[in-house]
Amino acid sequence: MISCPFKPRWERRKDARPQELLDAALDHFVARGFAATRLDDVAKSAGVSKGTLYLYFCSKEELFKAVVRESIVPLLGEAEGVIEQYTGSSEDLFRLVMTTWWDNVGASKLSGLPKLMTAEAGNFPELAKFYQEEVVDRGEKLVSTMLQRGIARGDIREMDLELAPRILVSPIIMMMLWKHSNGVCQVEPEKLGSYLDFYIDMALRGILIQK
Amino acid sequence: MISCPFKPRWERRKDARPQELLDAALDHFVARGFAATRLDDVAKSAGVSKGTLYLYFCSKEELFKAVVRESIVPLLGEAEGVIEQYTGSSEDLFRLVMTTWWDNVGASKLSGLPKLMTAEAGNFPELAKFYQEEVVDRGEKLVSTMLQRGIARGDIREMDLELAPRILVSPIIMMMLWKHSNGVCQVEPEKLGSYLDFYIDMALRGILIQK
DNA sequence: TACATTACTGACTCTTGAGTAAGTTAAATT
DNA sequence: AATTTAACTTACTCAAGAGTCAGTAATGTA
Repeated sequence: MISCPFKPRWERRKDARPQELLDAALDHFVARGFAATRLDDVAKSAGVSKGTLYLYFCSKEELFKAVVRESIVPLLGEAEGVIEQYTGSSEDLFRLVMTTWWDNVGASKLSGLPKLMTAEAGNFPELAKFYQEEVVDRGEKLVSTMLQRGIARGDIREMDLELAPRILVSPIIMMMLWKHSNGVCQVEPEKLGSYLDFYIDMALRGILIQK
Repeated sequence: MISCPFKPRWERRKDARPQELLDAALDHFVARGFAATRLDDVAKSAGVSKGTLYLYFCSKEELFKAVVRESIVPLLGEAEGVIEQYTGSSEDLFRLVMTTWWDNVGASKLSGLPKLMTAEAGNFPELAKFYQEEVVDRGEKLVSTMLQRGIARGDIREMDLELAPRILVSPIIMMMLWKHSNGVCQVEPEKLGSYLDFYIDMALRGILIQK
């Protein structure tokens, strides 16, 4: 390998660094967890040295918090809008929401966040609280609203609206966890589609009023 | 504190040590994860020194494997026996298996294992493989056998026996994860019972042939 | 082109914890 | 009681990785 004589050994890119570091950090945290993630590696992935990382984030913990905050906040708003405006049957809405969720979150690297939070909630109570309020509560409310709507229009049976969202959402969350569990419970990529279909079918049997 | 002059500084208890170390190790692994657990602490909890621990377990990984082998694997064996000998309806069997599982695993400190594995699988492929083979595969086979039996006797509908166990088991696993997630998605202890009932009811709607 | 500024590097220290082995002592054996 | 055995401890080595800082080089300014 011959290095280009006009290419500087590094560039000054103060503005771009933080986001690049956050992206790299998400990858590593998701893959290996908080403790096992090496800041040397994160820095390397972002194309800088560890010293540079410390110019932008004052500790490993602060970096971790920043990762969660930045990647989660943009997440939930859309789905809320869809549910509010939908006019079709509950079955179709449920299919739409779950499929969209899987495509946008489950299939992206954001699917690593539940694993990250599950693993580290114990060590970061403050972060756990943040995640609970900004993601979990909002997500449950979303599902619960969808069910409420179905009950009102008569195609979903009456049920406990606190418990139902958790049960319904569990298989999807588990699918995300498995995806990042290095072989444990791995669903082969070509089977993911039928897993999702099977889940939706089973869930609908649980909530729809049968004709 | 005045130490009793006739009490030896330590005792030789070759037979009791391994189990005491396993108990202590389970506590620490579940509370703090594999990587963060210090063998010094485990040994201390068991009332011995770290050197003693290494007399009985040749590495941290082997200690962990032993914990898993001694704690859940026997429970799986029991459940397999119950299913084999059962003669009643699939609904009753399903209720029995899930309730027993919850009482013996979900409500005990063993409920910490799924979280542990989720968190550490990425860093310890050996451990992940071990857990997959000894626990996950066997657990899925167990549920699948139960479904197979129902299909054969005509009270459970035909379905994909690879996918179904995962979907069915997800809400229970998630409940265990939440229990150890320091407030995230916590189910209040007094609601755990109704959560389980609700889950069983919903699952049965998904698998039973409706009359 | 000379100089000033600062983003960035890389080699350093310091702590932590897994694993080891020489030494110590409880208890079995004679 | 004397001796042997092996269960147990203590103090160590070694590796890994978080965090630091003096120095280097890219870029802006005159």
